[in-house]
Amino acid sequence: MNTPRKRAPTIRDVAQAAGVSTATVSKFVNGSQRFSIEVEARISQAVIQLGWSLNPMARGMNTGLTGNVGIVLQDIRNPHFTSMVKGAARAAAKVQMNLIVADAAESREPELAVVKALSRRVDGLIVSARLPQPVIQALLDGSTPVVFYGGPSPDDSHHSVCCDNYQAGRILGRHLSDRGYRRISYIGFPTAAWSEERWQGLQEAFQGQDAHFTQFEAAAPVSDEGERLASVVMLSGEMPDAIVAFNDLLALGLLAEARALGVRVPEQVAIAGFDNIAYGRFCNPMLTSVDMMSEAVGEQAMRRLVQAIQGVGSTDVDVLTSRLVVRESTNLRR
Amino acid sequence: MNTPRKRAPTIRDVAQAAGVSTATVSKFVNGSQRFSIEVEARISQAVIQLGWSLNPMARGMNTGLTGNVGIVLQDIRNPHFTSMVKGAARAAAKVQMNLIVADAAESREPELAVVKALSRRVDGLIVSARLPQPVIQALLDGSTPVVFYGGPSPDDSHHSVCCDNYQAGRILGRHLSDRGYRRISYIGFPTAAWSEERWQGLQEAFQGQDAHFTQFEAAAPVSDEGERLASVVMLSGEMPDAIVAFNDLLALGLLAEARALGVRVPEQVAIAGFDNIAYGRFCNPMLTSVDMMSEAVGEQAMRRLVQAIQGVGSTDVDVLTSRLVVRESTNLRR
DNA sequence: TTGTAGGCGTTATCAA
DNA sequence: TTGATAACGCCTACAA
Repeated sequence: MNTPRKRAPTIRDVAQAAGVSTATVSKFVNGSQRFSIEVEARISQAVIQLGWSLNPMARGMNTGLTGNVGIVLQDIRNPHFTSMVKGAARAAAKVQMNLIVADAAESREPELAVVKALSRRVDGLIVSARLPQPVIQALLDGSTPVVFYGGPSPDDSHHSVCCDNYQAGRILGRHLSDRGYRRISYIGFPTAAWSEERWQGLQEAFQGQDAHFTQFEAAAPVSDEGERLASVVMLSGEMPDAIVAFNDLLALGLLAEARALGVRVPEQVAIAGFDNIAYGRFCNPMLTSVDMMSEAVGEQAMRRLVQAIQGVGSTDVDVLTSRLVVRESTNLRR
Repeated sequence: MNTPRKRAPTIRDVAQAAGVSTATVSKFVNGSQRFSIEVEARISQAVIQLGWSLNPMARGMNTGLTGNVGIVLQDIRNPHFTSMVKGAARAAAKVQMNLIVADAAESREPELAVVKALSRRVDGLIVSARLPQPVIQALLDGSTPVVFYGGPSPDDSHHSVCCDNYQAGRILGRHLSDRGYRRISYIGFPTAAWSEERWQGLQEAFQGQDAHFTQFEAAAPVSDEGERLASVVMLSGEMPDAIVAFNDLLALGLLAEARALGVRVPEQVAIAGFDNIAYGRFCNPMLTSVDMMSEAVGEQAMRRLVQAIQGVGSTDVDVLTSRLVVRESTNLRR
């Protein structure tokens, strides 16, 4: 019996117990080389007996790889981002990588600091294509593989995964147009550049029709803000017959406040959003929304990131197809 | 001008540029020792000039610390867990640690493998107190600091953070009792041991009253399952006058299906859940729920974990106080 | 098929 | 106040 040691067994202990060299153990456990049946058996047994497991940091010193990937989000409480994480987690698990989630809203540091700190601790990063310019620049200058989500990549040498925001706006606009709505108010979130694209697409769908548009600006893409803006949007000037929100959280807030104000939806005003979060099915009326394929975006982004880390795969933009989900909140037949 | 090198600058490069030893640089950047103004200035300048940043893996080799903490969840799409992550992320960011989120549902590996793999890559772990026994045992046997959530710690040497599930059941039971409900059905989720505790607490609140109880079992704690069970619960045998679900997702499903079936809530049957997820405010009727302090639990668990990693703080159980949030779904006055 | 030995970037110990 | 140097655990040429 050896003196019981506190420290975890190392590859040297295993090598000694198996009567082979550390190189042999290393190659065997990494599957980078085969050995005689007997040797392999001895190693396996030693590993089990000593309860040895690889020290990822020590490996990382050689390989330069951490085995971790990071995803930077604006607010993990938004189900849109949660779904992205879900998809990303699935793809990461498939290749045995760990997912570091950075909720930018929870760090007092500016995003730049967050991203810089993270990039040394991961093999690659999934981040919004709409980060402030300095952050984007730092990312482009750095050597960490990056995949962008939410919009096209800021340059040619990086991959991105997104839905077409114009198109998403357009299909929703077309639906509203078909239903006969003509006075459209949009609650945008200017901080996200794609808010504008949705708005453009929405308006395009009314080409040639005598429609009236008004835009409002949300200070944050959350339900509270939707509630706050509801009366502003519905009661100022002439009432719109349809309100489109930048995302479903805003739309849920609108819906709740409409009910509180006694405004009937969709009879007096239709309401719709983007993202198709799960909870749009549980409000009353149920919320019409454009599904921005959150989970698929996360999953695909992670797949692309893994490819980038491995140095395979092309650099391009994956544009997923969003789809309209019509529910009660716009489903008035006139 | 040096030959441009691809590899990132090391502490040696900094030391050389500043004309000091690596030891001096190391101590200075870690703040573990002060030096002459002049030396410190030279180091700072070299760091900036070379754009040097610490290699966390190399540091980890010495310190044994990764700078990462892990949290293992059942399903990140459940807003209860999302809020826990939010709280944990906040506390982690405060001490500059990174949060690795493992969604057990997304890994094909059994939980045991997930936990084992993770524990080598983090300085500490936050996990459910209700993991399968073998997993718990492995955690207890291991040397990674662990904090449990959801229930009391399985042993004395580990911290845990939770709400009192009996009490949560009791306050909801008392509310229902006060409102005059007497035929109570409970949709439990037996996989989570605390489901039973909530159920016990619920029944306790009706002590001495002639109440009738029925329990049903959900296969998963999600809204789909709530929808599926709705007709079973409401239409089999005599209709209950109140249905309590193990969590809000199940309750949302119940609510939606009740509406589809034309059952009025709360007039014909009251519905309530646990967790007080944000979306309980946006359904109609709005959902009564017991707030299980998800975000506070996550934040406190992370605080305790950090203490454990630093070897300070006591080992104990933090029991947070849950609170009842009465909304329309149980708010019938008779 | 197996082994030797150097190096990865940092921290910590001890000496100057 | 500063420096030399040995770890830390693993991988990977290169040898045998």
